[in-house]
Amino acid sequence: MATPDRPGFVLPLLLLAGFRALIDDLHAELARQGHPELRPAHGFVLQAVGPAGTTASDLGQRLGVSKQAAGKTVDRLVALGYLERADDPADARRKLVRMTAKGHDGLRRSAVVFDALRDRWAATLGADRVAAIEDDLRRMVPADVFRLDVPGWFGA
Amino acid sequence: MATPDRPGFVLPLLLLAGFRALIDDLHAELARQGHPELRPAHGFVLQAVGPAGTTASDLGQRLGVSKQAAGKTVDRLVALGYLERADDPADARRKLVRMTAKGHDGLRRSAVVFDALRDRWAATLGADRVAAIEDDLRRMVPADVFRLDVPGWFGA
DNA sequence: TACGATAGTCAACGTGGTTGACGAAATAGT
DNA sequence: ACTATTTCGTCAACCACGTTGACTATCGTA
Repeated sequence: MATPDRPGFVLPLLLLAGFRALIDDLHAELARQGHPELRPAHGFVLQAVGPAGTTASDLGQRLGVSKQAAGKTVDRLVALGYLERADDPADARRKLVRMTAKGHDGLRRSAVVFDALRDRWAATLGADRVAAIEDDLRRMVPADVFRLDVPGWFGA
Repeated sequence: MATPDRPGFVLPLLLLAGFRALIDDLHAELARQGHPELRPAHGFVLQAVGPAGTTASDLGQRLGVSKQAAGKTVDRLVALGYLERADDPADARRKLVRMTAKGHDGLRRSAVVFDALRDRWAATLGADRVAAIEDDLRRMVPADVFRLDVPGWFGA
């Protein structure tokens, strides 16, 4: 039961603050490791591109945004050197999007830093509490976890 | 310890997904209750304005954005009828920003819906788990990310 | 009174979204 | 085999939300 000392609005605020704390720490560390231009949304995009590569339309579908939005994001990541485009020999309409070596490096480092951050939470809260948070959240969130179609929540 | 079956990147993803689930439910319900134009960021702004009203510069400081950004957001909320501007009789430079009746209504309904959503989480997970999540998150987020000591949080 | 700090606004721009339209290429139907 | 439809990428216009820099009007003070 939500009570005056536990009002309902603090839960979403804390979830957002927790997310932002992790993301801010990640990008501070990534900047230190040679990826200062990588922004919060980029990690999601690189993750969605994957090692096999994909196309802009497919990427948009995976991220839950329009193909145009996905295309523009790919443009930015190409300009930053994290992605590259190539023609599909089997279909002249399609342009394959795949990660560059820099893209792979950024993604690999992100995974390492995320693991380290989770370990830090486990060291403070206890491994069981962190796992419990994950399990609880998994029960409460709908299946499409990877959608990020609310602009503005990924911060500066 | 982050392990292959518990990779570090799922924790931020789940925190974001949990936040989004709550916010999406909130706004679906607010739309049903006569506030379809209210967007996620607006709630934070209304809360920061508070029952007493404030100014654009102060609002920007509370929200951690520039006074120009705060001013533009106020413009939108004025256009939607949630806020109004008035001259400060004591200082001709300042323009007071305060909530309209519609603004108060939206804020009051938000508080009610947030409480109901938290109750739903408590019904599924157990009140103790929800409280534990809140307590754990409060330990992990830096104070400057989570500044709730703003006057007027759902006060009216 | 003259000066520095403050409040608000305008302009330009960046990022991340949206729709709508359109040409080129692949695919399906008769 | 030839249309008809669908799909892929892109262009253009626009919106939400943020940034800096510059500028005016006003206030407080040395």
